[in-house]
Order: sequence, then C-alpha cells, then structure tokens
Amino acid sequence: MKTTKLAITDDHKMVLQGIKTMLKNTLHIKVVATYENAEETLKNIAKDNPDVLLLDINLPDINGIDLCKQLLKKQPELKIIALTNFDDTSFAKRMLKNGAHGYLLKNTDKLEILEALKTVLSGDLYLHKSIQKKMLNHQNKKTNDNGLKPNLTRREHDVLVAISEELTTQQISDKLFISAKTVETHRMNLMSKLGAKNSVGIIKIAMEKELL
Amino acid sequence: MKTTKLAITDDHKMVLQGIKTMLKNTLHIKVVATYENAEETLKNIAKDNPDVLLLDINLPDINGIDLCKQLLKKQPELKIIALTNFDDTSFAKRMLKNGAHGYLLKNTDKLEILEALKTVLSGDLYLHKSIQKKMLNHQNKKTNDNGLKPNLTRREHDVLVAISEELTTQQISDKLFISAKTVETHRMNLMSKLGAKNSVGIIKIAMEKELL
DNA sequence: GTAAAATTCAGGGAATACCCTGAGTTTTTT
DNA sequence: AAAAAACTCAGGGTATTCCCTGAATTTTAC
Repeated sequence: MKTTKLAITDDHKMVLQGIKTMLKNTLHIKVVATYENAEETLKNIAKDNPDVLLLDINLPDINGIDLCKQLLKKQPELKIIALTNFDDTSFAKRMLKNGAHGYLLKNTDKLEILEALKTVLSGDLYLHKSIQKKMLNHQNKKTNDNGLKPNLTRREHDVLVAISEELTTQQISDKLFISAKTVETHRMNLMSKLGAKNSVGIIKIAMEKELL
Repeated sequence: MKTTKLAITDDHKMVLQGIKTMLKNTLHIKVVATYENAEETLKNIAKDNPDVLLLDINLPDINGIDLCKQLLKKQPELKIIALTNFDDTSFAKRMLKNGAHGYLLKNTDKLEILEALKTVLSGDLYLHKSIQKKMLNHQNKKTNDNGLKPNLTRREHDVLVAISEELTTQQISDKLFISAKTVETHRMNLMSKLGAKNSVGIIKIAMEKELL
C-alpha cells in the first residue's frame, strides 16, 4: 500500500494544526501541504500534487463550491473532501454535484477521517452519517432555515441593500434604473430565498446571516 | 511563575486538537480540560478549575454570550477569551460587555495565543488586532447618532419585538390585546424615536443598537 | 450550442403600512 | 395632588407592499 499524499485548505490555523496532529502517527498518510485560502490552493496544487484534498467550504476569497470545480479542472485525478461546520443537505448536494468526493463535518475524529480517505481513494463517495440520513429522509425538501448563506444574485443583493436603506420600491427603481415591477420581483425572490414574510424579515435574516 | 491551567470549549474536535497541539510543548501552560458544548462546560468548570477558558461563540446548545455570563457568575476569577470565526465588531463588543476578557479569531497562531493568555492573566483585555482597529474606527466614525440606547417604553418594546417577528399590525393587535390603531401609534413612535423611515429601519436600527 | 439561470417588465387586485389630527384613560413621577 | 409620561383608540386618507400569473431578453454554465 503506497502512502497517500494529503493536502488541506482551511483558513483557520487551528484546524490545519488539528488535522495534522490527528494524522501525525498514521502510516500510509502524509500531509504534504496546507493552504489558507483558495488562491494559494490553486497556485500550488499542481506542484504539491496530493492524492486527496480536505477543502474547507468557507474560505475568505472564493467559495468552496466554485473552487472545487476549478481544482478538478486542473487536477482531474484529485479526490476532494469538503470540510464544513454545517450539517446541511442542500449544500452537500451542491458540493457533490460539482465533483466533490466526500463531505465531512469539522467535529469529526481521526477514525472518521481515515474512513473517509479510504472510501474516496477506492473511488466511492463518502458522506458523513448525519448527512446521509438527511439525504434519504429529506429527499427534495427545501428548508431555508439552516445556518447557510443563501447565494443571492447580484441584482438581488443590490435590492437587498437598497431595502436596508429604507428606500421604497419607487426609490429603488430610480436608483438601479429598473422598473418598480422588477424591484418587486427581486423583493419577492428575496423573501422566498430567505424564508421571510415581508421586508422586515428580509432585513432581519440578512443581518443575522451577514448578507449586508 | 506558576503553571496556567487552560480549558477550551469548542464543538469542533479539530480545533480542540489544534490548540492542544500548538501548546503542547509550552512551559507554564497546561490544557486541563476540553469541552464540546455549553452544558459540558457548565457542569465541569468548577471541578476542573482552569485559570483561562478559550470559549467558542458558536456552540450547538447555548450561544457563547449567554454562556459567558453564566460561567462568570459561577467562577468570578475565571478569565474568558472568546474564540470565533467572525471578525465582527458588534459581536466582540457584546462579548466584552458580558464579561469576556479577550477576543481571538480562530485563524490565529501560537504566538498570539500566548500573548493573549499573558494579557488576560495580568488583568488586561486582549483584542485581536483587526478588531481593535475596527472598534476605533467605529467609535470615531460611526457617531451617526450618539450610541445611546433610546429608552423605549414597555409597550413600544412589545411592539418592536412583534414587528421583528414579521407580524402584521392586525396580528400584533391580537397578540397584545390592543386595537390595531394603538399598534400603529406605537410603531409611529418607534420610527420617531429610532429615526427610522419605516419598519425595515426600525428593525435595522434596533438590531444595531441591540434593542431586541 | 443548448440548457439553465438571471434579469427584465406588466396588469391588476387585496392587504398593509404610513401619516395626520385629536383625545380620553391609566400609570408614574415629583 | 398635580404634572408628566405612557397607554389607549379613532377617523380618514394616501402610499406602499404583497401576491399572482405570465413572459421576453440577456447572461452564464456545461
């Protein structure tokens, strides 16, 4: 059995350190590189050439989903395991759709990491238990009440900001040079995406999720 | 110099492991306990009796701000350093207001941890640099209207809370057993007191001033 | 190059919020 | 006890939001 080369991308030094320590005395596994952001990862991944990358989803520069896609374009052989705080089905689905090979929560232990590595190296998908269960149960149920940031479109964000400035629909339409009807459409979509009942809810949720 | 007893509360095993490893070969510092949630922390803190607690703010059971308050009630001598992903001023302020002695971001390194420990043990506050800078800017720049909390009346507060729950005027009147017209009066007074143009502004300002 | 997502816009109607003036009642403060 | 503040409510009007359906155009993704 040849040694597996592992790389880790996470902007928290503590997590990097934690994983490295967990795997320090493990045979057949060697942490060959750690990165603190997406740019660094993209720049060095070819050179370091790991077999598996543990990839944090919440990075400062690019979101993990896009990064995942880009990385696989450069390194088709690379196995990517998403690493996240969030126990969320829809996010996991999106990651897997974009080519990730596994999904791990950060409150995992050494054993599970080893299990995940073994699984993805053999070509299978590895999902954390709780995610597996949810995927089976929830199938296609849309719950927007998780701790995730919904990804708003550019225009939705514009309207969101304008709403938070206490502007009326008409004022927003003047500001953005679009019709009032279009503003209403965006506001409706914001309510829907955020699970809000009205503009107050939009702002409340947006502030809680740090969307502003 | 006597040895400092350190405890850590974080629901991510990786972070726990990471900090422990960072401090492993450090003289005068010993990690005496690690907890994965608030309940565990409250239950064992007296027994373990650490000098300093590194406390993650995002816990599954109780939020870190409340936990901080409770812990200090039980252990007034304990120094608490908040640990978080978020580089957020208002959050830091609230933590410090509730008795925390320091504020560290998770992407920190060993040197800064040691610096923070030294600072809080000597009785001072330790703030991460980026937070310090932001706090200064906020105080000088954001004096948009004296950071004083407008004192709302009991009823105004009731209505404020109801508005933040995305209720309509009619629903609020049913909830508080007053007429819809009275609710409108209170809402008008809220707008006037907070300097808001509409309900969105009421909520935005109320959240910023922590009136909710 | 085709499918998917995003952006744009409209009509029309019901519901709600916003705003003004005015005023009686209760509670708190001095 | 008097004054001040808080709480209550109303009439009547205008402005705005909310909600639905439907659809063309542009941009982005695969």
